[in-house]
Amino acid sequence: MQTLSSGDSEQASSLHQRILDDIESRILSGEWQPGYRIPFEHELTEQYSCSRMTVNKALTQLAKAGMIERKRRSGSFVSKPQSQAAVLEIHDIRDEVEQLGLPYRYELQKSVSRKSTAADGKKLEIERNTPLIELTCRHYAGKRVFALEERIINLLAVPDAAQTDFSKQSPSPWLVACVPWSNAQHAIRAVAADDNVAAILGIPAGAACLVIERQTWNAGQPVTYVRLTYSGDSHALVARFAPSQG
Amino acid sequence: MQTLSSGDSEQASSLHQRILDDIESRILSGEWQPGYRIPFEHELTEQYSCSRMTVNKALTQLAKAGMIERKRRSGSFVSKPQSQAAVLEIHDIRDEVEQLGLPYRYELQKSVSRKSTAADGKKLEIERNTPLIELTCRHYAGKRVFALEERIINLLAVPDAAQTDFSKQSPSPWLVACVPWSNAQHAIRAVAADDNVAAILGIPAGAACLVIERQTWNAGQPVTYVRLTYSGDSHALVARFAPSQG
DNA sequence: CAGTGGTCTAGACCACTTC
DNA sequence: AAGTGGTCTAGACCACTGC
Repeated sequence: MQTLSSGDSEQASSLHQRILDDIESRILSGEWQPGYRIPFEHELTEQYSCSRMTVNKALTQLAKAGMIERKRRSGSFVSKPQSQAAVLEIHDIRDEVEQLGLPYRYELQKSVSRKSTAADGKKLEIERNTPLIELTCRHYAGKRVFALEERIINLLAVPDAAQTDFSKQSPSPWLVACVPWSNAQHAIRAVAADDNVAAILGIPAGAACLVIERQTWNAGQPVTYVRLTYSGDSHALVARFAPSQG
Repeated sequence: MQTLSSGDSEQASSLHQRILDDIESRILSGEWQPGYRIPFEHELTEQYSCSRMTVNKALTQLAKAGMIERKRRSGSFVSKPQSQAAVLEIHDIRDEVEQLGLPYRYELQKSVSRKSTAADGKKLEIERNTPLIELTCRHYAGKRVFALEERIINLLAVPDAAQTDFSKQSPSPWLVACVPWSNAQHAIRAVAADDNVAAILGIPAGAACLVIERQTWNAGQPVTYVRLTYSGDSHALVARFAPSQG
């Protein structure tokens, strides 16, 4: 019979959660090193005086979090330290600016409906001559341009976009609200501002900018590509992570 | 009685997984809009001809993924599109270089044991005069410097680091292997290379660099701070995400 | 072939919340 | 007060796999 760490910092209400926390703390503390074979389910059943389902629930979650590996007939083993994966929260630009305590303003710079070219195909996986909308917008924080947004939207995936007026509302929230998405990919780079970008952002040409490119798909169909350019000194992406968070 | 989408692209082996996929696809397709009250557990039990536990497992996972919200006495409801959160995989630099097909080389530039100053306190939440090690290393891809690593390690948290020779092995893998960590935070920025960094990376002064700063804690105690500087044209962080991935 | 984890059941009690 | 989700049980069958 094993004593549960009920005196832990935060009390876990459910039994399977306490079991999970207990095993997790043994792993994180180093008491159970990578490769260690943790007790079998039926042993934990006795130790915690509960049914196998309850133990299984805890172990299944630990396995999903990558802390343990489970093998039939062999048992469950503590994983090697996992490849570090950080959760990046991507906020709405409006919120970002307002959290800085600055007045937010949005401005549509350019809006063109056209057929896709080969260059578009590199941004979004669409065939040539696909109808699309190309948008260029600016997000202001006070009087400064906080971010430059360049976007193309696949009209085959989002026909409604053709009838939508993006001069008042920014395309990002509209897309998030109206279009389901199943998959996305980010690329984050540091690039030097070219003359055009420099003029828009009000920084010297060649200055460092943070560029975020995002492609979004829905059910295998490309939806939109966006390139956000931030002045390097005005923006940082922040990511927090912990080794196992359900 | 409801027909399961068994003809889906990828066959889900378990029943609760098929139920999960089925409900998820209804949400992603827009058939069940945000706010829609999904059938009660006992209704789904009938629809899928299974026990409540099985339905519950699927719904619990969907709730954990943020796709639905569950309320006692009211039911389960489709969530509003969640704030976009991307999973950033942080790879070992060695792997990164080798995946580019380039020979990897590591070089320790500087290693100093000293007491912390106020400047260190801004990087890592430690008090003044805490013993620490300061390291400066270079990671080469072929003949070019791929990344510059500047690190401090809290010797109160990692006393072993004082006796470790970092001239042969890079501190990151050593730390990952030897020190459990419970929490970390990244900040990703674009900065201009100063003269020193420019000389090391072999780029013009002022050129755009991608900087990743990471602080790591274990059980509330600060462990290490590292600042990685990549030449802007050589590196991009890539993150993929989907709205619900267990 | 024996024992592991993977999955599922039918039923139970409870806390909470809205009615 | 009634019905929801949250949790747990005791037992079952199965597939896989290392002995």
